[in-house]
Amino acid sequence: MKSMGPILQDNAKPGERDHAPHIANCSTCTTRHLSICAALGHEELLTFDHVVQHRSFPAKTVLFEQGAKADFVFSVSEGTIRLFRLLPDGRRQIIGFAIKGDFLGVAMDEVHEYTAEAVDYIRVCRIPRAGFAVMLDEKPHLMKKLHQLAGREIHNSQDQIVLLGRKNAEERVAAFLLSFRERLARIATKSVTIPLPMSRQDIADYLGLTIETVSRTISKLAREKLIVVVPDGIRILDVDHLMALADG
Amino acid sequence: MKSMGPILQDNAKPGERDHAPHIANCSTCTTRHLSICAALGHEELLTFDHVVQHRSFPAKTVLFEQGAKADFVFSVSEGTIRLFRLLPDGRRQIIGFAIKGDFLGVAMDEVHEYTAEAVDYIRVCRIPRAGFAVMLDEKPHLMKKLHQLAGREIHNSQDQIVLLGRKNAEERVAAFLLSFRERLARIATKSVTIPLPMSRQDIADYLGLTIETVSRTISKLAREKLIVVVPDGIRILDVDHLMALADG
DNA sequence: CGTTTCGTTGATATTAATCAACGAGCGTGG
DNA sequence: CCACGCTCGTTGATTAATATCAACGAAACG
Repeated sequence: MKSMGPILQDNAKPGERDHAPHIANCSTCTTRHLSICAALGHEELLTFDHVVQHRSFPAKTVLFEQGAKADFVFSVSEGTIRLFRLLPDGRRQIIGFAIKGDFLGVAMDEVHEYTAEAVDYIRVCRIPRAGFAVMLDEKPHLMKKLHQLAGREIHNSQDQIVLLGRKNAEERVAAFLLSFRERLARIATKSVTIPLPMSRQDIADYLGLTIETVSRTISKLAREKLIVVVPDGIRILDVDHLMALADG
Repeated sequence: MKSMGPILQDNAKPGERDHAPHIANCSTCTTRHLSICAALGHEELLTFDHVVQHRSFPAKTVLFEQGAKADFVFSVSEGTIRLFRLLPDGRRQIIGFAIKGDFLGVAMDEVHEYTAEAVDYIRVCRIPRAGFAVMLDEKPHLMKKLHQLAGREIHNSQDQIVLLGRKNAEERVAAFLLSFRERLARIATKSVTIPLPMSRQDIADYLGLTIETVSRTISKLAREKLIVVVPDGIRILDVDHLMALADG
């Protein structure tokens, strides 16, 4: 397993803010309505401003590591983050990819259950967990929203369990493309061209396959005219056929 | 795929209560402190009594089916329930096993995301979802408890994702035995003898394997003196070795 | 411009699935 | 009460899917 990139220092101030000078506050945040902040009223948003820390990081930055004390929760404003766990011998399983609007820390764990690492350039809102916990106690609608997110996370996990437990390589890749497309549709206009910021190795570690199998499967789907490989992404040619494949 | 056993009729009154005449109310329920009810105070428990319906069912009873409207949530008092999803061609993936103290409906979905089927004789508390939702809105500590359960469910799912994505047959079986043992320890005294009410096929469908591979792997672990197969269960001989295996 | 990383493809190995047979236990009905 | 038929679990033989090992070209990078 290769090195994991720079660990984020809590006191690593230099340059941090420089990356995102255009975000002044939550009220003007374009990700607001997609994120957990959608549960906040105008006034609450103002108080939230004092708690939230806008940060941005280059690719490969480790936001937090599995096993570390969870001092912050995060809301993703931009970019892609891979969430993974490592086995002692280096085998990696990617639990999920977090994109714009996603919330990291739904479970409000004391300790991080997985490592989070920037796939590309990312912007996040970092929120002290303790303060957030207080807000949750005070604002039932925020708690409700968080629980709603937890429910969605449970669904996604169960989908992934079915995929990993019972689907073959072709079905897994098809399902991945469609589900990632679906998630992108929430934050942009739905398109048949799916940008894939993560590497083939990331996709493999997400789908429980090897990089070679992912590559071969994508080639096969392309040979069968279901998709076309484009720079940094994949275009879907036959959505219906791909869906039928993905569902098993 | 074989038939799925009798579907639970909502109006199936005859005999239902007869199975569990000894449960009069929530206050005397021996499962209370293990379940979501642990979040309820004495008075709340009394009101809960009017909402909760104690029911018991024989093995193979379908509690609810994937895709059906979720009119109830459930708390398990006794027995084992398998939770699974089916692919169109009959492939089955068991999402989890629910045992005494477990809550079905953490996500509070409108529609059931999986089918729940009694493995053996079960007793459950059936709670109308609408009424429960009202209670959640009124009692923040209940909401908090529910969210805590959701967090645990997310963890378990992620463990299972790592298992299915990156572990081999031997590691999967070892991990299953240990995790099931751990869960049983919550409701009984911890023992090296693990009762396994579910079939080999159930274990296979939970671990993303075939029944033959599960059987062979268990035989292998027994040959290596890590476990002994006993009637309706398995006894662990070498916990440490098994743990090392399970963790990868 | 060399060097590294990434993705692809081919050849081979390995794991687990599939196909098949069999014995034990269990319930049912003669 | 025993015999029959099921279901279940186990084991063996073979196949199929994916992993592993290896080579290569293209793009990215210093």
